[in-house]
Amino acid sequence: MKRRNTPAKEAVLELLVKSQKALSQDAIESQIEIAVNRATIYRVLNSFCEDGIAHKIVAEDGKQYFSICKKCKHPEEKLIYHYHFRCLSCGTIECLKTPVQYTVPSGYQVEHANCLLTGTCKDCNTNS
Amino acid sequence: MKRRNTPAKEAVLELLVKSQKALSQDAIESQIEIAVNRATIYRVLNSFCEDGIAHKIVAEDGKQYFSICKKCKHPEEKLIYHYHFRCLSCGTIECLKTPVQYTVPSGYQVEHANCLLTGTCKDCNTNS
DNA sequence: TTTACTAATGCAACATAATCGCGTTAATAT
DNA sequence: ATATTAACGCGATTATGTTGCATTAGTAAA
Ligand SMILES: [Mn+2]
Ligand SMILES: [Mn+2]
Ligand SMILES: [Zn+2]
Ligand SMILES: [Zn+2]
Repeated sequence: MKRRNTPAKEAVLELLVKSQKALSQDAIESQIEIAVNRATIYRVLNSFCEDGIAHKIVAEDGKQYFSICKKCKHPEEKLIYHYHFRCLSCGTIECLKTPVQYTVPSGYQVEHANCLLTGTCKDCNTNS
Repeated sequence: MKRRNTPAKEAVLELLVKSQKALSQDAIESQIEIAVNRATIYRVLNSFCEDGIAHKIVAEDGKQYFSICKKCKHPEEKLIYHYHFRCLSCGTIECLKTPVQYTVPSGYQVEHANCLLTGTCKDCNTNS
């Protein structure tokens, strides 16, 4: 029931906070200080998502990426979805501040949005 | 170089047109009239995407879905991205007419957009 | 119609991502 | 110190998608 603090959780969280971008399981496993099993990393990340500490992004490569939730929630507990950006050059996946806006046909109810833009980021455009 | 007409292509295309929604490889394989190998289905679908006959959507389940391109292109050859909707109840993935609109920070260049909304569709909401 | 060229196919192997069962370990509260 | 059970590592498993290669068959030219 109640969550326990573990070295694995601390290390994953620290990495997510430090890197300031969305990370995949294998990126975490290779960058993390301590040795953490693959299954454990997934379990930790999913628990973060359940607890609203992180959110999951699915990219066109079919992989899951996880990013720290900073200002994901509006003051009134209302979730604000934002665009994500994947750079084809450096591979970085980052959260944009751009809010996701849409209208759906009447009768439709939206519960979640996963919006990913792909292209080249600022850094990669200026350094070329 | 030049494409050839084959039974597999015709059958897959017919299915995509008829179903009026985005289909995954396994859905196609189980619904198609003739027997077509899995690898062939993927090759056919990818060739359709290359030729602008279909487009690919990656859903949160990490799977690829393919849908016929109807009005995907603007008169001036400019691609218009639209939202897609995945119903959690019936599983249907459909193309919405809602255009994808966004602004990115200066220096960023967008080449592609994959935007998926998840929730419950009209049919599933009224029938419950 | 026959022939030549090669796109397209089936099949098996491969690669990768993610999950799951299970026995063990260790965080937390009593 | 002890009990409880969340969390863990490990291996197996599932699923998705791609690739190499020998064979088949669509297309156009002879
Ligand atoms: Mn984000
Ligand atoms: Mn579409
Ligand atoms: Zn970049
Ligand atoms: Zn539905």
